[in-house]
Amino acid sequence: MIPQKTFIEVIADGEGIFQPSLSLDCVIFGFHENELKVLLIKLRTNDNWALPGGFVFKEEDLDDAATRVLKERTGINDIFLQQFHVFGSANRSDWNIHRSNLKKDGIEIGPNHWLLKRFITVGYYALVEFAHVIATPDSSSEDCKWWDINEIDELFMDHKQILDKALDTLRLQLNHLPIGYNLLPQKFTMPELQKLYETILNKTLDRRNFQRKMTSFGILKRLKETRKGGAHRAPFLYSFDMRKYRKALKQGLHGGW
Amino acid sequence: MIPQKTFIEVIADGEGIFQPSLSLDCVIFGFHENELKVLLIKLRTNDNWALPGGFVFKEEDLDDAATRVLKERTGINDIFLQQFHVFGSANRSDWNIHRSNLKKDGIEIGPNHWLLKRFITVGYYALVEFAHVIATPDSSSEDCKWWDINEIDELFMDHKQILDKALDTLRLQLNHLPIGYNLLPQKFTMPELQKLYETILNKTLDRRNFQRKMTSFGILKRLKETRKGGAHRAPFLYSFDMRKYRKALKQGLHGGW
DNA sequence: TAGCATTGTGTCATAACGACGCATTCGATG
DNA sequence: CATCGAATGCGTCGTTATGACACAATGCTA
Repeated sequence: MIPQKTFIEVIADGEGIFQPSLSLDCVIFGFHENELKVLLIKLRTNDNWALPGGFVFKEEDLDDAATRVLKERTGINDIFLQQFHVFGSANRSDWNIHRSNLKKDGIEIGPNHWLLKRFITVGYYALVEFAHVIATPDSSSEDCKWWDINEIDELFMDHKQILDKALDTLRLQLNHLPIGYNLLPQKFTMPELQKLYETILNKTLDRRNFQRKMTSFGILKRLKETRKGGAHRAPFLYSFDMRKYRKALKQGLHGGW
Repeated sequence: MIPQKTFIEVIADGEGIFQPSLSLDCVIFGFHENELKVLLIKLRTNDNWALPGGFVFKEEDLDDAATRVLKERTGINDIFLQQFHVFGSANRSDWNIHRSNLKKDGIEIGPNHWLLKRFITVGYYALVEFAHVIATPDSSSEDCKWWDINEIDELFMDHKQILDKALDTLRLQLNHLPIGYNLLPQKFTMPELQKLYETILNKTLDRRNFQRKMTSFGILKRLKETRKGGAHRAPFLYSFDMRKYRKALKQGLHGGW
């Protein structure tokens, strides 16, 4: 865990090192036990959980900043990360709550402090392999863990709206991107892939039609192994055919569920 | 034309009235004589043409700022306007060119001037009815006019990239949104609508299949009038059925061309 | 070893799609 | 005013994609 001193330093020096009034928030999706999960952090200064976010260094590309935040929270380097929306309401940031909470924490900031200014935030969403993530709180938070997408009611500030927008975007992109690759382990079964789609789309799909369509994309390789131990007939394992997968990424999948 | 004094004032006072280091740029699409057009402005301080843009007032919603810029440039109030991407490279803004050009214009700014700082810009695209637009230059520009989408090679800073990204987005959205409504006059013919789609997609479509698909959406009303004077058989006029149109907007059109 | 739940594979009717034919209608032409 | 060219309205046909469902195969369990 990063020592709290860093947190105080950031609070003090932020104005000099970050792009002013600009933040980014990451909606990090994972898939585990047939449930879609989101990685959230628990701020020390607020009761609600929040999306992991950060600020942009003065000389840093926006996308690089998002990659950095993700790396810091998950330990993962090379992941699917995509900007999806900017949230720019004039009244979206209410850091005054923060201010009083910071005070409890022993940190005092003036009324003109950079953190209290109005912030625009850029939303990114990421798709990561659940098992590879090492959830790591940042210097401002006391916890960092996965939440089931359906168990999230209220979040810090407008983060719930940001999450919802990310989900909408994900659903739209599902028809254009072969999304499974980033969320599933290297080897997976067709039922697992289907569950992923069903969870994201929030509807049930016909098992046989799903398989037909999925294989028709030609981006899957059926392995010779099966997943034993499932108390029933052992399903085949699949993996993505990276060559065809990348090709499909460019052209779009043209799906309709 | 707004007097240049305002321009000088904005340059001088910008830091106090705008969100820092944040701008927005609008890609305003129109359709005229079977060509897709974009509204561009000619900056006084630069040789290249640019996208109309602006800054965000400290108390102003980001979307409101975009609406305001659009209103100022086109005179149109109620239009289709959508945020599509944030451009946040650290080196994207090179206002130093600006600085020397401003100098020629008799305006001197110091090295720490707010305009010279790094800017993040939010891209919006708008669909407007060509004939309704009254192209109006802003205080920093000497001209404002429509350009054919295919005649644009180089633009100010990274504006060409922004334009290209807007076009990509428009093509993607074409399958989800009944886009014609915003770009065509209230009454239009099927060949006109088809030309619009062909122009945006940059490919030819089969006349009969286009008609079949378009009508199958059920968002068009065929009027009893025809467009005479076209040197050939007079095509029927159509208009959008707003009730069904709005319904379709929510559900998506599920098209594939 | 029988039973059960789940997976693998196939069928069938219907809808959507792409390519194309033909008759109709407008202005232009003489 | 009859004829022609060009564009439009409307329809056909074969192929493919889709949605709903049947049946056999497999692996654990009792």
